[in-house]
Amino acid sequence: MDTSTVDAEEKPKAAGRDRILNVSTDLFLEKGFAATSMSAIAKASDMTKASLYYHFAGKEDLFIACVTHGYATALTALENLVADGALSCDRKLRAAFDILYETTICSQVGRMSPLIAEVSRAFPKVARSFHSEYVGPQQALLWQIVEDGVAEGTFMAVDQKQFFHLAFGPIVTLSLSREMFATFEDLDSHFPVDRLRDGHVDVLLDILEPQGAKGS
Amino acid sequence: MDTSTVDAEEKPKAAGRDRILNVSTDLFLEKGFAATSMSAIAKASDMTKASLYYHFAGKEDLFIACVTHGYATALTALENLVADGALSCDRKLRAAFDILYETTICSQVGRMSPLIAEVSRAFPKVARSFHSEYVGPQQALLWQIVEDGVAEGTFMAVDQKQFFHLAFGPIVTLSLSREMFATFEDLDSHFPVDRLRDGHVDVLLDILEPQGAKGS
DNA sequence: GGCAATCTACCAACCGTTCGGTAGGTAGGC
DNA sequence: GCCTACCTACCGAACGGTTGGTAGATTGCC
Repeated sequence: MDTSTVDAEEKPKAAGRDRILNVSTDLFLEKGFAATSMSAIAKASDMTKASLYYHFAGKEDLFIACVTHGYATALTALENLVADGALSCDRKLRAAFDILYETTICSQVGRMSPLIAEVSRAFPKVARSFHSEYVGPQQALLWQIVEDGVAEGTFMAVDQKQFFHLAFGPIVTLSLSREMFATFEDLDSHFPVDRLRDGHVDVLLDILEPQGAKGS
Repeated sequence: MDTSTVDAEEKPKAAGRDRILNVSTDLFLEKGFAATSMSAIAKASDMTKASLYYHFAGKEDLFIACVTHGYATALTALENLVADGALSCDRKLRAAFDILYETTICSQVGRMSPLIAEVSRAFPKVARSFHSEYVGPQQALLWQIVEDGVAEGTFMAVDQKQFFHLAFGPIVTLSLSREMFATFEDLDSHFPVDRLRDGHVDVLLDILEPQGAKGS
């Protein structure tokens, strides 16, 4: 009985529009916006160029749909974590960075920063939506954890912009570096994600720790 | 007579090849590699497209020249600082970050990370040269300051990769963010460079400080 | 004269986009 | 049951424009 509720979720082959979205997002991420042609997207989607224009008004429209698509799913993990009342604040912060590293380095949306930088001057609305619908909410969720910690005395109050600078900066740069040097054969030894993340969180927790006992 | 020694340094209009390099670097930075056409570069350089092909073998060759051009000048400031024996280690580190922020956010070379990410899969050699001739030396110079401090007891020994992660991450991301959200009218209030930099260095110095006295 | 630097004029290939058309499904009147 | 009308999803072919790149003539300095 209960198994019947699952089957509708994952389809073996996505219908037209979604297939285009997934395929073109991959191509955009791999080649950039300008270097990805509508012909290439059509070919990779097993469709004709003309069919793309049935689903999307144009290349720009398709790109915006790619960026927008996945905002929600990329944010839900963090939302669930923040809503979790059973975790202590420092554990919650550590878990938040597990999610942030994972999302920013692995997910399609997270890896899109360089892409958005590429097109931001041509279509500023892409950058605006990326900021208001993804970056902003992500920052707000992280900040919620910090503020909860401050309220219960676990954390010390810190400057918000400076904290974001130190919290998100290394993650985004790590993601960018891994894209940039993706052709290096020893990528994981060059950029050992887990070790960098753990050291990073240690420092942030140290910053947030109220003055007093600091030992080994 | 004596005035003749000065005129060779700064020309009001750079000669052909250099003019192309400067102009095309600006265009690449503004529009990206693929979206910048040879025709546009020619027009902006007050030349014909054919003349570009006299100086450079092709678009890719020109781009590589753009990336390579300026490595040296972007690094000299940091080199001079490290060689300076009169400064204390913590002052030197602070000065190094003044230079790093300035270079990464303002100079042509420093702002090129997103560009290189865009083309890295198509021409991996660009990424390799960027890493070996710019990123690597920059890291080595910063690390020299840290090691000197450790040798004289001012700094505590830290993990190198983790330190680079925290040192360069926020700077690169800040540069990327300012490119990405360049159309925001309140850019400097969104990203107050000086304040973010000072807070950043404070934290790094705190990490490097030997265990013991930590007060306001 | 010779050579470096720049020009004019042009090409084939590809770009994003549009057009006209079609296969298949379905809703509704009669 | 059947016809008309409309729908979504797709296709082949073509459009005007731009691309990176080339051949060959021309300029101006040593």
